[in-house]
Amino acid sequence: MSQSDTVERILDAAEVLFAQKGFAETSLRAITSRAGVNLAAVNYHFGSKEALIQAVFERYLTPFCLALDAKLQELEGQGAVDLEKLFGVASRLALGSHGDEPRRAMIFFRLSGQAYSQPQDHLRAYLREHYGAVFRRFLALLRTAVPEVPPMELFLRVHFSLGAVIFTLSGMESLQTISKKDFNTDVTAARITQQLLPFVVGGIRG
Amino acid sequence: MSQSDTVERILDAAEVLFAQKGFAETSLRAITSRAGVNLAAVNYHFGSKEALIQAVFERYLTPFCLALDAKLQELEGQGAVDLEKLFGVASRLALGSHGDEPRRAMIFFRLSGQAYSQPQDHLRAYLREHYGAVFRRFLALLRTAVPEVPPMELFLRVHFSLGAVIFTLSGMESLQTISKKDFNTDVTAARITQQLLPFVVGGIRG
DNA sequence: GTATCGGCCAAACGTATGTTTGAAACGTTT
DNA sequence: AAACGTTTCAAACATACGTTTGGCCGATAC
Repeated sequence: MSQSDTVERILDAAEVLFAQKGFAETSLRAITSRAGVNLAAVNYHFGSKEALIQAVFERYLTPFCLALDAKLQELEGQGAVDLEKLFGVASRLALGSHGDEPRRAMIFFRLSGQAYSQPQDHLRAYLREHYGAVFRRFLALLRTAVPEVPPMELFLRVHFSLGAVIFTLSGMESLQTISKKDFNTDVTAARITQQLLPFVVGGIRG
Repeated sequence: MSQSDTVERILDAAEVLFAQKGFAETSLRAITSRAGVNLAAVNYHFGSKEALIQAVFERYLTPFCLALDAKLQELEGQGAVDLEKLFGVASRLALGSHGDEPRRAMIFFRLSGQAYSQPQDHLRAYLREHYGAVFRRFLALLRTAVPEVPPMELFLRVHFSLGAVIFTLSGMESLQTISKKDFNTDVTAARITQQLLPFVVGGIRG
Protein backbone atom coordinates (compact mmCIF):
# COMPACT_ATOMS: atom_id res chain seq x y z
CA MET A 1 0.00 0.00 0.00
CA SER A 2 0.98 3.58 -0.45
CA GLN A 3 0.43 4.39 3.23
CA SER A 4 2.92 2.00 4.72
CA ASP A 5 4.15 2.32 8.26
CA THR A 6 7.55 0.93 7.39
CA VAL A 7 9.11 4.37 7.52
CA GLU A 8 7.78 5.03 11.02
CA ARG A 9 8.84 1.62 12.25
CA ILE A 10 12.36 2.23 11.02
CA LEU A 11 12.48 5.66 12.64
CA ASP A 12 11.24 4.27 15.96
CA ALA A 13 13.81 1.50 16.00
CA ALA A 14 16.63 3.75 14.85
CA GLU A 15 15.84 6.36 17.49
CA VAL A 16 16.11 3.87 20.32
CA LEU A 17 19.16 2.04 19.02
CA PHE A 18 21.12 5.16 18.07
CA ALA A 19 20.53 6.52 21.56
CA GLN A 20 21.52 3.22 23.11
CA LYS A 21 24.71 2.46 21.23
CA GLY A 22 25.62 5.45 19.10
CA PHE A 23 25.47 6.01 15.38
CA ALA A 24 28.48 4.08 14.19
CA GLU A 25 27.91 1.16 16.53
CA THR A 26 24.34 0.67 15.37
CA SER A 27 24.09 -1.34 12.17
CA LEU A 28 21.30 -1.10 9.67
CA ARG A 29 20.73 -4.76 10.23
CA ALA A 30 20.08 -4.18 13.92
CA ILE A 31 17.63 -1.41 13.06
CA THR A 32 15.70 -3.28 10.40
CA SER A 33 15.67 -6.40 12.52
CA ARG A 34 14.17 -4.54 15.48
CA ALA A 35 11.72 -2.77 13.21
CA GLY A 36 10.70 -6.05 11.63
CA VAL A 37 11.36 -4.83 8.10
CA ASN A 38 13.72 -5.82 5.34
CA LEU A 39 17.31 -4.62 5.36
CA ALA A 40 16.97 -2.90 2.02
CA ALA A 41 14.07 -0.80 3.28
CA VAL A 42 16.38 1.79 4.84
CA ASN A 43 18.20 2.55 1.64
CA TYR A 44 14.97 2.41 -0.28
CA HIS A 45 13.09 4.91 1.87
CA PHE A 46 15.91 7.14 3.12
CA GLY A 47 18.70 6.68 0.60
CA SER A 48 21.50 6.08 3.08
CA LYS A 49 22.29 5.60 6.73
CA GLU A 50 23.39 9.22 7.02
CA ALA A 51 20.05 10.40 5.69
CA LEU A 52 18.30 8.17 8.19
CA ILE A 53 20.16 9.83 11.05
CA GLN A 54 19.03 13.25 9.85
CA ALA A 55 15.46 11.97 9.51
CA VAL A 56 15.45 10.79 13.10
CA PHE A 57 16.45 14.23 14.31
CA GLU A 58 14.03 15.98 12.04
CA ARG A 59 11.05 13.97 13.20
CA TYR A 60 11.69 14.96 16.78
CA LEU A 61 13.08 18.43 16.43
CA THR A 62 10.62 19.98 14.01
CA PRO A 63 7.53 19.70 16.24
CA PHE A 64 9.51 20.79 19.27
CA CYS A 65 10.97 23.85 17.58
CA LEU A 66 7.62 24.89 16.18
CA ALA A 67 6.08 24.67 19.62
CA LEU A 68 8.96 26.51 21.22
CA ASP A 69 8.92 29.22 18.61
CA ALA A 70 5.22 29.80 19.20
CA LYS A 71 5.73 29.98 22.96
CA LEU A 72 8.60 32.38 22.58
CA GLN A 73 6.57 34.63 20.32
CA GLU A 74 3.83 34.61 22.92
CA LEU A 75 6.29 35.55 25.66
CA GLU A 76 7.80 38.32 23.58
CA GLY A 77 4.48 40.15 23.64
CA GLN A 78 4.36 40.14 27.42
CA GLY A 79 7.26 42.48 28.02
CA ALA A 80 9.78 41.59 30.73
CA VAL A 81 10.53 37.89 31.07
CA ASP A 82 11.46 35.99 34.18
CA LEU A 83 14.51 33.75 33.99
CA GLU A 84 12.93 30.81 35.81
CA LYS A 85 9.84 31.07 33.70
CA LEU A 86 11.75 31.13 30.43
CA PHE A 87 13.72 28.01 31.24
CA GLY A 88 10.67 26.41 32.76
CA VAL A 89 8.78 26.85 29.51
CA ALA A 90 11.61 25.44 27.45
CA SER A 91 12.09 22.52 29.79
CA ARG A 92 8.41 21.62 29.96
CA LEU A 93 8.20 21.83 26.19
CA ALA A 94 11.28 19.70 25.64
CA LEU A 95 10.07 17.02 28.01
CA GLY A 96 6.41 17.10 27.11
CA SER A 97 5.92 18.43 23.61
CA HIS A 98 5.52 14.91 22.37
CA GLY A 99 2.46 14.19 24.40
CA ASP A 100 3.02 10.79 25.80
CA GLU A 101 6.20 9.80 27.45
CA PRO A 102 9.09 11.87 28.71
CA ARG A 103 11.06 8.76 27.87
CA ARG A 104 11.27 9.86 24.29
CA ALA A 105 12.75 13.14 25.40
CA MET A 106 15.48 11.33 27.28
CA ILE A 107 16.21 9.22 24.26
CA PHE A 108 16.43 12.31 22.17
CA PHE A 109 18.82 14.08 24.51
CA ARG A 110 21.08 11.10 24.38
CA LEU A 111 21.01 11.46 20.64
CA SER A 112 21.88 15.13 20.86
CA GLY A 113 24.79 14.36 23.09
CA GLN A 114 26.18 11.97 20.55
CA ALA A 115 25.53 14.40 17.75
CA TYR A 116 27.76 16.86 19.54
CA SER A 117 30.42 14.63 20.97
CA GLN A 118 30.95 12.80 17.75
CA PRO A 119 32.01 15.26 15.14
CA GLN A 120 29.29 14.29 12.72
CA ASP A 121 29.94 17.46 10.79
CA HIS A 122 27.04 17.03 8.43
CA LEU A 123 24.68 16.66 11.37
CA ARG A 124 25.86 19.74 13.22
CA ALA A 125 25.65 21.78 10.06
CA TYR A 126 22.18 20.46 9.39
CA LEU A 127 20.97 21.27 12.88
CA ARG A 128 22.37 24.77 12.80
CA GLU A 129 20.90 25.35 9.39
CA HIS A 130 17.40 24.28 10.26
CA TYR A 131 16.96 25.16 13.90
CA GLY A 132 19.44 27.98 14.51
CA ALA A 133 16.75 30.63 14.20
CA VAL A 134 14.76 29.37 17.16
CA PHE A 135 17.88 29.22 19.24
CA ARG A 136 18.73 32.84 18.44
CA ARG A 137 15.20 33.86 19.30
CA PHE A 138 15.52 32.13 22.65
CA LEU A 139 18.83 33.83 23.27
CA ALA A 140 17.40 37.26 22.47
CA LEU A 141 14.57 36.75 24.91
CA LEU A 142 16.96 35.48 27.52
CA ARG A 143 18.97 38.67 27.17
CA THR A 144 16.00 40.71 28.34
CA ALA A 145 15.64 38.41 31.34
CA VAL A 146 19.20 38.94 32.56
CA PRO A 147 20.33 42.27 31.12
CA GLU A 148 23.14 42.45 33.68
CA VAL A 149 25.07 39.64 31.94
CA PRO A 150 27.01 40.71 28.84
CA PRO A 151 25.71 39.05 25.65
CA MET A 152 28.87 37.14 24.94
CA GLU A 153 29.08 35.67 28.42
CA LEU A 154 25.40 34.90 28.29
CA PHE A 155 25.88 33.01 25.07
CA LEU A 156 28.62 30.95 26.64
CA ARG A 157 26.62 30.24 29.76
CA VAL A 158 23.67 29.04 27.72
CA HIS A 159 26.05 26.70 26.04
CA PHE A 160 27.32 25.50 29.39
CA SER A 161 23.74 24.89 30.48
CA LEU A 162 23.04 22.93 27.35
CA GLY A 163 26.03 20.80 28.21
CA ALA A 164 24.78 20.13 31.72
CA VAL A 165 21.33 19.20 30.46
CA ILE A 166 22.44 17.00 27.61
CA PHE A 167 25.13 15.32 29.64
CA THR A 168 22.73 14.64 32.49
CA LEU A 169 19.87 13.34 30.44
CA SER A 170 22.28 11.33 28.34
CA GLY A 171 23.65 9.43 31.28
CA MET A 172 20.49 9.27 33.30
CA GLU A 173 20.59 5.56 34.03
CA SER A 174 24.21 5.54 35.09
CA LEU A 175 23.48 8.57 37.24
CA GLN A 176 20.69 6.71 38.98
CA THR A 177 22.89 3.68 39.41
CA ILE A 178 25.64 5.70 41.04
CA SER A 179 23.30 7.61 43.33
CA LYS A 180 21.76 4.37 44.47
CA LYS A 181 25.14 2.88 45.17
CA ASP A 182 26.70 5.89 46.87
CA PHE A 183 23.67 7.37 48.62
CA ASN A 184 21.39 4.38 48.94
CA THR A 185 18.59 6.49 47.54
CA ASP A 186 16.42 5.91 44.54
CA VAL A 187 16.13 9.03 42.45
CA THR A 188 13.49 9.45 39.82
CA ALA A 189 14.35 10.95 36.50
CA ALA A 190 11.76 13.63 37.19
CA ARG A 191 13.57 14.57 40.39
CA ILE A 192 16.85 14.92 38.59
CA THR A 193 15.49 17.07 35.80
CA GLN A 194 13.74 19.15 38.43
CA GLN A 195 17.06 19.75 40.19
CA LEU A 196 18.49 20.84 36.87
CA LEU A 197 16.49 24.05 36.78
CA PRO A 198 17.94 25.82 39.86
CA PHE A 199 21.42 24.79 38.77
CA VAL A 200 21.01 26.32 35.35
CA VAL A 201 19.42 29.47 36.71
CA GLY A 202 22.19 29.86 39.26
CA GLY A 203 24.83 29.28 36.63
CA ILE A 204 23.35 31.77 34.19
CA ARG A 205 23.25 34.47 36.88
CA GLY A 206 26.86 33.60 37.70
CA MET B 1 65.48 -2.86 21.84
CA SER B 2 63.38 -3.71 24.84
CA GLN B 3 62.63 -0.04 25.51
CA SER B 4 60.85 0.70 22.28
CA ASP B 5 58.84 3.84 21.83
CA THR B 6 56.31 2.08 19.68
CA VAL B 7 53.85 1.90 22.57
CA GLU B 8 54.07 5.63 23.20
CA ARG B 9 53.74 6.45 19.52
CA ILE B 10 50.59 4.36 19.33
CA LEU B 11 49.12 5.98 22.43
CA ASP B 12 49.86 9.46 21.10
CA ALA B 13 48.24 8.75 17.77
CA ALA B 14 45.26 6.96 19.30
CA GLU B 15 44.64 9.79 21.75
CA VAL B 16 44.40 12.38 19.02
CA LEU B 17 42.38 10.29 16.60
CA PHE B 18 39.93 8.95 19.18
CA ALA B 19 39.23 12.50 20.30
CA GLN B 20 38.86 13.65 16.72
CA LYS B 21 36.57 10.98 15.35
CA GLY B 22 35.41 8.77 18.19
CA PHE B 23 36.33 5.24 19.12
CA ALA B 24 34.33 3.26 16.61
CA GLU B 25 35.10 5.57 13.72
CA THR B 26 38.84 5.38 14.26
CA SER B 27 40.41 2.33 12.70
CA LEU B 28 43.55 0.64 13.92
CA ARG B 29 44.98 1.25 10.47
CA ALA B 30 44.50 4.98 10.88
CA ILE B 31 46.20 4.86 14.24
CA THR B 32 49.18 2.76 13.21
CA SER B 33 49.56 4.73 10.03
CA ARG B 34 49.72 8.01 11.93
CA ALA B 35 52.05 6.50 14.49
CA GLY B 36 54.32 5.17 11.76
CA VAL B 37 54.22 1.63 13.10
CA ASN B 38 53.00 -1.67 11.77
CA LEU B 39 49.34 -2.56 11.98
CA ALA B 40 49.97 -5.66 14.05
CA ALA B 41 51.77 -3.64 16.71
CA VAL B 42 48.54 -2.68 18.45
CA ASN B 43 47.41 -6.23 18.99
CA TYR B 44 50.93 -7.24 19.90
CA HIS B 45 51.44 -4.59 22.57
CA PHE B 46 47.90 -4.06 23.86
CA GLY B 47 46.04 -7.22 22.94
CA SER B 48 42.99 -5.60 21.42
CA LYS B 49 41.49 -2.29 20.39
CA GLU B 50 39.40 -2.19 23.56
CA ALA B 51 42.49 -2.58 25.70
CA LEU B 52 44.13 0.23 23.76
CA ILE B 53 41.23 2.54 24.60
CA GLN B 54 41.64 1.80 28.30
CA ALA B 55 45.37 2.35 28.04
CA VAL B 56 44.83 5.79 26.54
CA PHE B 57 42.66 6.78 29.47
CA GLU B 58 44.98 5.28 32.00
CA ARG B 59 48.03 7.14 30.74
CA TYR B 60 46.26 10.45 31.16
CA LEU B 61 44.10 9.84 34.18
CA THR B 62 46.58 8.22 36.54
CA PRO B 63 48.98 11.18 36.85
CA PHE B 64 46.08 13.61 37.06
CA CYS B 65 44.31 11.69 39.81
CA LEU B 66 47.48 11.25 41.79
CA ALA B 67 48.15 14.98 41.63
CA LEU B 68 44.56 15.81 42.51
CA ASP B 69 44.52 13.40 45.40
CA ALA B 70 47.65 14.97 46.83
CA LYS B 71 46.22 18.46 46.49
CA LEU B 72 42.98 17.42 48.14
CA GLN B 73 44.83 15.86 51.03
CA GLU B 74 46.74 19.09 51.40
CA LEU B 75 43.53 21.11 51.42
CA GLU B 76 41.89 18.80 53.94
CA GLY B 77 44.48 19.78 56.48
CA GLN B 78 43.68 23.46 56.13
CA GLY B 79 40.19 23.38 57.60
CA ALA B 80 37.41 25.29 55.84
CA VAL B 81 37.64 25.31 52.07
CA ASP B 82 36.51 27.98 49.67
CA LEU B 83 34.31 26.92 46.79
CA GLU B 84 36.10 28.97 44.17
CA LYS B 85 39.44 27.78 45.41
CA LEU B 86 38.44 24.13 45.32
CA PHE B 87 37.25 24.28 41.74
CA GLY B 88 40.15 26.50 40.81
CA VAL B 89 42.60 23.89 42.03
CA ALA B 90 40.85 21.10 40.18
CA SER B 91 40.62 23.13 37.02
CA ARG B 92 44.24 24.25 37.08
CA LEU B 93 45.30 20.67 37.71
CA ALA B 94 43.16 19.26 34.93
CA LEU B 95 44.44 21.77 32.44
CA GLY B 96 48.03 21.86 33.53
CA SER B 97 48.98 18.65 35.27
CA HIS B 98 50.64 17.47 32.13
CA GLY B 99 53.16 20.21 32.07
CA ASP B 100 53.27 21.30 28.53
CA GLU B 101 50.18 21.98 26.56
CA PRO B 102 46.59 22.52 27.68
CA ARG B 103 45.84 21.15 24.24
CA ARG B 104 46.22 17.67 25.61
CA ALA B 105 43.67 18.43 28.30
CA MET B 106 41.16 19.47 25.68
CA ILE B 107 41.81 16.31 23.75
CA PHE B 108 41.27 14.34 26.88
CA PHE B 109 38.00 16.01 27.73
CA ARG B 110 36.74 15.19 24.29
CA LEU B 111 37.62 11.63 25.02
CA SER B 112 35.76 11.73 28.31
CA GLY B 113 32.72 13.09 26.60
CA GLN B 114 32.70 10.20 24.20
CA ALA B 115 33.33 7.74 26.98
CA TYR B 116 30.16 8.97 28.63
CA SER B 117 27.94 9.59 25.65
CA GLN B 118 28.75 6.28 24.10
CA PRO B 119 27.75 3.56 26.45
CA GLN B 120 31.12 1.91 26.44
CA ASP B 121 30.09 -0.04 29.49
CA HIS B 122 33.48 -1.56 30.07
CA LEU B 123 35.05 1.86 30.03
CA ARG B 124 32.65 3.44 32.50
CA ALA B 125 33.07 0.50 34.85
CA TYR B 126 36.81 0.74 34.53
CA LEU B 127 36.87 4.45 35.26
CA ARG B 128 34.63 4.12 38.29
CA GLU B 129 36.67 1.23 39.55
CA HIS B 130 40.01 2.96 39.34
CA TYR B 131 39.27 6.60 39.93
CA GLY B 132 36.05 6.64 41.96
CA ALA B 133 37.91 7.12 45.23
CA VAL B 134 39.39 10.47 44.22
CA PHE B 135 35.99 11.65 43.08
CA ARG B 136 34.43 10.78 46.44
CA ARG B 137 37.23 12.58 48.21
CA PHE B 138 36.59 15.66 46.13
CA LEU B 139 32.88 15.45 46.87
CA ALA B 140 33.50 15.16 50.61
CA LEU B 141 35.69 18.25 50.59
CA LEU B 142 33.14 20.09 48.51
CA ARG B 143 30.51 19.34 51.11
CA THR B 144 32.44 21.32 53.69
CA ALA B 145 32.67 24.22 51.25
CA VAL B 146 28.90 24.49 50.76
CA PRO B 147 27.31 22.94 53.83
CA GLU B 148 24.02 24.66 53.04
CA VAL B 149 23.40 22.41 50.03
CA PRO B 150 22.04 18.93 50.89
CA PRO B 151 24.49 16.14 49.97
CA MET B 152 22.23 14.55 47.42
CA GLU B 153 21.58 17.79 45.58
CA LEU B 154 25.25 18.62 45.77
CA PHE B 155 26.11 15.33 44.17
CA LEU B 156 23.72 16.03 41.35
CA ARG B 157 25.01 19.53 40.83
CA VAL B 158 28.57 18.32 40.63
CA HIS B 159 27.42 15.98 37.95
CA PHE B 160 25.73 18.84 36.14
CA SER B 161 28.95 20.80 36.34
CA LEU B 162 30.91 17.92 34.95
CA GLY B 163 28.50 17.87 32.06
CA ALA B 164 28.95 21.55 31.35
CA VAL B 165 32.73 21.25 31.45
CA ILE B 166 33.02 18.12 29.35
CA PHE B 167 30.45 19.28 26.85
CA THR B 168 32.14 22.64 26.49
CA LEU B 169 35.67 21.40 26.17
CA SER B 170 34.49 18.66 23.85
CA GLY B 171 32.97 21.03 21.36
CA MET B 172 35.46 23.84 21.79
CA GLU B 173 36.18 24.38 18.11
CA SER B 174 32.55 24.42 17.09
CA LEU B 175 31.87 26.81 19.95
CA GLN B 176 34.56 29.14 18.66
CA THR B 177 33.19 28.85 15.15
CA ILE B 178 29.68 29.76 16.25
CA SER B 179 30.77 32.66 18.42
CA LYS B 180 32.80 34.05 15.57
CA LYS B 181 29.86 33.76 13.21
CA ASP B 182 27.17 35.10 15.56
CA PHE B 183 29.15 37.65 17.54
CA ASN B 184 31.98 38.47 15.21
CA THR B 185 34.39 37.95 18.07
CA ASP B 186 37.33 35.63 18.36
CA VAL B 187 37.27 33.81 21.66
CA THR B 188 40.29 32.00 22.98
CA ALA B 189 39.92 28.61 24.58
CA ALA B 190 41.44 30.08 27.74
CA ARG B 191 38.72 32.72 27.85
CA ILE B 192 36.01 30.11 27.58
CA THR B 193 37.40 27.86 30.28
CA GLN B 194 37.81 30.94 32.44
CA GLN B 195 34.12 31.75 32.02
CA LEU B 196 33.33 28.22 33.05
CA LEU B 197 34.36 28.77 36.65
CA PRO B 198 31.78 31.40 37.68
CA PHE B 199 29.08 29.41 35.95
CA VAL B 200 29.90 26.27 37.87
CA VAL B 201 30.21 28.12 41.17
CA GLY B 202 26.88 29.84 40.59
CA GLY B 203 25.23 26.60 39.65
CA ILE B 204 26.53 24.73 42.67
CA ARG B 205 25.27 27.44 44.99
CA GLY B 206 21.94 27.30 43.12
C1' DG C 1 -7.92 -8.96 -17.78
C1' DT C 2 -3.92 -6.84 -18.25
C1' DA C 3 -0.57 -3.17 -17.79
C1' DT C 4 1.63 -0.27 -14.44
C1' DC C 5 3.76 1.28 -10.49
C1' DG C 6 5.30 1.67 -5.73
C1' DG C 7 6.71 -1.09 -2.17
C1' DC C 8 8.92 -5.38 -0.49
C1' DC C 9 12.13 -9.15 -0.28
C1' DA C 10 16.23 -12.58 -0.40
C1' DA C 11 20.52 -12.62 -2.04
C1' DA C 12 24.68 -10.96 -3.44
C1' DC C 13 28.48 -7.31 -3.91
C1' DG C 14 32.40 -4.70 -2.66
C1' DT C 15 34.79 -2.96 0.99
C1' DA C 16 36.70 -1.97 5.54
C1' DT C 17 37.49 -3.68 9.87
C1' DG C 18 39.91 -6.24 13.99
C1' DT C 19 42.70 -9.98 14.45
C1' DT C 20 46.02 -13.74 13.46
C1' DT C 21 49.96 -15.83 11.29
C1' DG C 22 54.69 -17.11 10.23
C1' DA C 23 58.80 -15.48 9.04
C1' DA C 24 62.39 -11.86 9.17
C1' DA C 25 65.21 -8.51 11.90
C1' DC C 26 67.31 -7.15 15.97
C1' DG C 27 69.62 -7.04 20.54
C1' DT C 28 71.19 -9.64 24.26
C1' DT C 29 73.22 -13.46 26.45
C1' DT C 30 76.08 -17.40 26.54
C1' DA D 1 79.67 -16.77 16.90
C1' DA D 2 75.73 -19.26 18.02
C1' DA D 3 71.40 -19.48 20.41
C1' DC D 4 67.64 -17.13 22.34
C1' DG D 5 63.71 -14.04 23.32
C1' DT D 6 61.58 -9.94 21.83
C1' DT D 7 59.89 -6.86 18.44
C1' DT D 8 58.56 -5.82 13.65
C1' DC D 9 56.62 -6.81 9.31
C1' DA D 10 53.84 -8.12 5.02
C1' DA D 11 50.24 -10.86 4.13
C1' DA D 12 46.24 -13.25 4.84
C1' DC D 13 41.86 -14.30 7.45
C1' DA D 14 37.22 -14.10 8.92
C1' DT D 15 33.66 -11.21 9.61
C1' DA D 16 30.49 -7.33 9.59
C1' DC D 17 29.11 -3.52 7.33
C1' DG D 18 26.40 -0.23 3.84
C1' DT D 19 24.70 -0.63 -0.46
C1' DT D 20 22.83 -2.60 -4.84
C1' DT D 21 20.41 -5.78 -7.60
C1' DG D 22 16.60 -8.21 -9.90
C1' DG D 23 12.57 -10.38 -9.25
C1' DC D 24 8.01 -10.73 -6.71
C1' DC D 25 3.69 -9.08 -4.73
C1' DG D 26 -0.57 -6.34 -4.53
C1' DA D 27 -3.20 -2.49 -5.54
C1' DT D 28 -4.89 0.86 -8.82
C1' DA D 29 -5.96 2.40 -13.81
C1' DC D 30 -7.30 1.46 -18.25
